[in-house]
Amino acid sequence: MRKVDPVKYEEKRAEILEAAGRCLARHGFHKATIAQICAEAKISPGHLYHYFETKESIIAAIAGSGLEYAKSRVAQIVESSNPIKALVSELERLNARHRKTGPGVLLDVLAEAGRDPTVGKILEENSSGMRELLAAFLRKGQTSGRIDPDLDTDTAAAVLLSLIDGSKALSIRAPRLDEKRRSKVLRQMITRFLSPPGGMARKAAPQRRLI
Amino acid sequence: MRKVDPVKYEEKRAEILEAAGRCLARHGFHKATIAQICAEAKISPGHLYHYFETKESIIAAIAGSGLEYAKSRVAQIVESSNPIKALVSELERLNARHRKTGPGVLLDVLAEAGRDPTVGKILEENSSGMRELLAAFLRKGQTSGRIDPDLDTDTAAAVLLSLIDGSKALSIRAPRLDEKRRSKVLRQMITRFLSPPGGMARKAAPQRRLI
Amino acid sequence: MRKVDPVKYEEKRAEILEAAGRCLARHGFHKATIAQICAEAKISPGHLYHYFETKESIIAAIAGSGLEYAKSRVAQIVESSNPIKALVSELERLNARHRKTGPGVLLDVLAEAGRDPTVGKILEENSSGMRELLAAFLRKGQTSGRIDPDLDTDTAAAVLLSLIDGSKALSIRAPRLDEKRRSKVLRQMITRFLSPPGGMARKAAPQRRLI
Amino acid sequence: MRKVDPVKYEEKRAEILEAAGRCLARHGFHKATIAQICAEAKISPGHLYHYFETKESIIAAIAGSGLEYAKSRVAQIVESSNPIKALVSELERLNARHRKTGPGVLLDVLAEAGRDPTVGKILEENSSGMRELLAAFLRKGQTSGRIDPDLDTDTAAAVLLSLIDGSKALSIRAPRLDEKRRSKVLRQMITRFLSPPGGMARKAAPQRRLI
DNA sequence: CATGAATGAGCTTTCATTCAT
DNA sequence: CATGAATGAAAGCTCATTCAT
Repeated sequence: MRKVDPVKYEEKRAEILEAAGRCLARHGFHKATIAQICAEAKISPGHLYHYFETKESIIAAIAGSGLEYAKSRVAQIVESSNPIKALVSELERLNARHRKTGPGVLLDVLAEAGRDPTVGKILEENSSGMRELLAAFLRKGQTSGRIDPDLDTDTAAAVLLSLIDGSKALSIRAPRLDEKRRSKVLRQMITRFLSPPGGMARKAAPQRRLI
Repeated sequence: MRKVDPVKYEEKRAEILEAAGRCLARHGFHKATIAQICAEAKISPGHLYHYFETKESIIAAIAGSGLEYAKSRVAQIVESSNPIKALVSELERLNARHRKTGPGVLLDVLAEAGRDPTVGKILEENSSGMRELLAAFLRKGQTSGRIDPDLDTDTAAAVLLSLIDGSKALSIRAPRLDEKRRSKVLRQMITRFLSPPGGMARKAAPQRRLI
Repeated sequence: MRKVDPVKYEEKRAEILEAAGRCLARHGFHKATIAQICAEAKISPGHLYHYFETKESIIAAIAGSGLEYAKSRVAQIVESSNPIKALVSELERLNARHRKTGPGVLLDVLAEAGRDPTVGKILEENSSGMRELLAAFLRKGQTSGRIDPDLDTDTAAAVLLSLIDGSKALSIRAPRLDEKRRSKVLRQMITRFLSPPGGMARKAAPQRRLI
Repeated sequence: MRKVDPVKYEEKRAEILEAAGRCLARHGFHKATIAQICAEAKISPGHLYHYFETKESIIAAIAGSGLEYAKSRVAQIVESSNPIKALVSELERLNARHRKTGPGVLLDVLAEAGRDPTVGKILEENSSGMRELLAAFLRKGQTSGRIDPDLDTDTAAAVLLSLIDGSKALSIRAPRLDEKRRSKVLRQMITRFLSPPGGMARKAAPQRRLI
């Protein structure tokens, strides 16, 4: 009986998780079957249960990794030179991927989180992390004067976050919406939302105010 | 020779649909069972299939009626004296209900629509109806000068719609978010989004700035 | 509450039975449903049970009436001027109908009779009636010298009967068998079987042999 | 890395098929249930579906294997030293088994084949194989002078085949028919059918003719 | 490590039958 | 007479999970 190599173990687990992610995204959390996941991961069901205790734990793991990835994207966005622009183009990218490879799991995670406390907790923790990221960005923006100093940053972060979910929903609600117009309006909304009153965000007559 | 009474039939169908709605909301579309629906509706499984051909058709019907209801709410909102305020308090009400009776089916409908073309079509048609409602409101607002005349009303309507979905998501992501602050920020965002540049929308000391 | 008119009652029952016969023939005894029979007979299930106690009783009734019809055909055949020819053309007609309207219920009755004692009894009684008919014909033929006097008429009648079933089976086993050749061989077999030794039955050069 | 052992798989499949055959024979194709088959085969329903996709495929497999067995019997018969005698005693044996273990599935296969095209095809192919076997035997007999050279061998083979089905039917129609008399008459019929005109087949006064 | 045979509870759906009207 | 709403047992089938190898 060999000892488990923890590195290899984690690698295999990640590999299975990826396959599971494709299945869960394709069929939905509760219509995807263990057999499908096994086929996609090219392993046997017995082997699968070496890495995951139950189907629920796979769902939880997918939820976790998916959200973690989203958080890392948000982290990148807020650290970019033009976060608003970066956010909008991230949403564009999301929408493009939706068209190509299907809707992904975010909506399923949200729906699941409303019922399964395990997933709910994962979502909440992840969301609070994301909100913290966004709030920090907003606070920094307030300091530098580019963001309305009167804005309730913590809450605004939450609302910004919900915008991402809403955007995901929108690509399902209106798959044929014109991408450019959507991006433009989105940018307008976010800009106006965050800009200081009479601030630079407004395209027309902004600069004067800064003087 | 009694013939089918279509009124009674529809009444019973609606009754079952309501029970099914509760079940589907409680357990999710694919974890809710026919047996649970029957128990909730207090009918036998055999009888259920007098009114619905398959479980999928029940899901589709729930999706349809749920979305129809949402549309009627939006219709009411845009016809109210202060639509923005009405929208925000509708979102508050939604959030309150979420806390009391669970998350409802909207997120499930969105997730399902991404995979089941039947539900997808229902959602798309409903959404375009809602967008039309909102777009008409925005156009009217532009005429009366209360809404930014440069706004792309059709797209803005879509984005506004996605805000509702995002709001639903937010009550799952951050269930303990302070309701008042949330409403306030939401109102800010929508107001700033829609107001004409330099417009009256800014609550705190706006006009002075323009001088 | 009107009294039942026994004539009308029997008429309706016969009408339903006919519809049931079409259904049972189309789908098989145990795949045909009461609902299908009701649709075919254009009555409600409640009403159907006014005329038949159970589905089994419908099957039994169909078996009975089908066999009764077959017996009447055999009666006609043995009374005809040339029974062998009549039998062969009856088998031709059976085969033609099989091609047009499907296999009918005979094989189902046989299969059912092997298991359901009720149907078994119906079949046995009917069969013994048919055998009696055929045996009487054979005996008469023996008296007139046209049938081998050494033949065991009772048993030969049974074998003749089984030929009809076999013929039905053959139209399923080999649906594209040449009809003329089949009839010819069948006629040969029956003729040779029944003819007195060295008898007139042989078509080609028979009499000469006797010299 | 153990791979599927195809031998074991086929063995198990055959074992299940045998159990299924007993069930289907006992209850009929459409009254036998999966649960009964599982009980008879001592496996779980889930496991059954490792080996068969649907109940229909089990029926088709039973039809196929049953017919294949029948064909092998016919092959043996035509290769025996006295095929007519062998055929008659095979029919005797069939009848004896019918009395002991029930009617078997032949009639069900015939009835099913008239409706289910899958089974229909299986039956047709098997039947044409059997007819070929019988036709070859008849042709050989014609060469050796023991069978009427004027006989249409292909068609006669078909009719001979239908005799087997008819015989099966007869054991249901007249279960108490005297076995010896039946065999005797059957032998008479077949012999007279096949013998050359004025041939040796006739028990009484045949030899003279040969001179 | 890895397999896939095996389980069995539970799923959706069907259908013969009953009953209030 | 006639309806069809209503029942509920049972059907075929699925699938998460276990276990001997």
